[in-house]
Amino acid sequence: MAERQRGRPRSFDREAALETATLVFWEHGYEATSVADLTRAMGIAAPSLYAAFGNKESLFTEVVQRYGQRYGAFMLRALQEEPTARGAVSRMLREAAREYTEPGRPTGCLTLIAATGGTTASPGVEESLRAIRAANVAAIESRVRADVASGGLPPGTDAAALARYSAAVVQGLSQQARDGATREQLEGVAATAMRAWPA
Amino acid sequence: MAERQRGRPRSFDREAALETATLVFWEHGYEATSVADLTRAMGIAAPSLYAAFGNKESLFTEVVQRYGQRYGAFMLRALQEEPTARGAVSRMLREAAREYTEPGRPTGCLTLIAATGGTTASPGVEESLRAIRAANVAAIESRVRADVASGGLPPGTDAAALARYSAAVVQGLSQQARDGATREQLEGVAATAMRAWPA
DNA sequence: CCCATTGCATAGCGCCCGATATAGAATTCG
DNA sequence: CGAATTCTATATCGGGCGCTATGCAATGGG
Repeated sequence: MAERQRGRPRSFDREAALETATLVFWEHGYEATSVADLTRAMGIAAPSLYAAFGNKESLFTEVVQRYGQRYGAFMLRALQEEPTARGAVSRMLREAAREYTEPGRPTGCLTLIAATGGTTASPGVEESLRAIRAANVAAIESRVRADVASGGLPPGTDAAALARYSAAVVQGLSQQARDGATREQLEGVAATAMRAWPA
Repeated sequence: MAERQRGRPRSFDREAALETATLVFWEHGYEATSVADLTRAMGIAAPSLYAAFGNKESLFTEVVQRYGQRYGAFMLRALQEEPTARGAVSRMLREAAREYTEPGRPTGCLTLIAATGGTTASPGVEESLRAIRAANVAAIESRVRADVASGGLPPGTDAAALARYSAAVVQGLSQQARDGATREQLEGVAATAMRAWPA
């Protein structure tokens, strides 16, 4: 891993380039972002990009993975750290309102923005994003189910519906942010959404 | 309008071709749909498409307008026909769950599917879709505001937040449908969402 | 100091994109 | 009928796409 490399050293910061690529994909989506857009923003030529990241799709895959750790982690963190499912989802929605309108970066959520239709262009891209979204729904449902089992939520609670509802609200927050909603407006949506939660 | 035309008559049904184009755009989005995809599905050659519809963007504009009258009208209809704002939004969400999973056509909502990022490719396309979404939010808010004024909803009700919340849920329903949720699952989301509504 | 190794820069590959020029086919008018 | 008009079919156009072949620059090993 830390082996000294023999040839000419890379003249750009791979991590910084990855961050730049993240912002471009986040802003314009996968299809609408061309390799020329990427190389221009990253300040490198095409062969450097291909040498460092493989191709456009594998670069995007790496971007998405990194995005999940950097920008999307607030959701799982809220689900893990809060003592109750209700508190976890409430925090998740509140933080989504903040994250999706954070100044200095694109609005909304990359995993919701970046793909449009279905099976048209890149089969793997849309499928991997869908898998991430499905995992998020499952994580919420698991958290809700745990609280139902422990008595923190009423026994008749439909965990699947509550989880899917919560995920839908997050996705709606992203779309609203994309359409120009302010942080305060999204916080209002998040607060409203929590009124649907069982007592 | 009904004037006899002089030359060779068109050999395809313009309305049917428009419907076919709607389904293709609905399935794959604007960017990911190529003119070749359209001509193949519509069963006509490229010059016929350009003669009948102008270009790809103007065809899409016509598709979106027609979609709003055919497939998206249920929202405004619910807002106009139901006696209370709560009933209107409840019906809107219930019908969205049904519409977005209707067999035999693409899932979700065209105006939410068809555009990805922002200002990249076609400036007018994304902007016109955003305008439609904004109009929908405004229509909901107007309906809520009317009920607050008439006493059908509590005086302190935040009409803007409630409207934006409702729109966000609709958008979440579309995304969930796109991700493969069943009609029953979406109806569960819609029912859950209505619990946030004021008594 | 020479060479192997690796990255960078220029230039360009084949391909598909949206859009069209041209010529022929089908209709109405006189 | 011929002439004018309108649509269709074939065959492209220029351009941007993702990607790469080639040659030069910069480093480490001997």
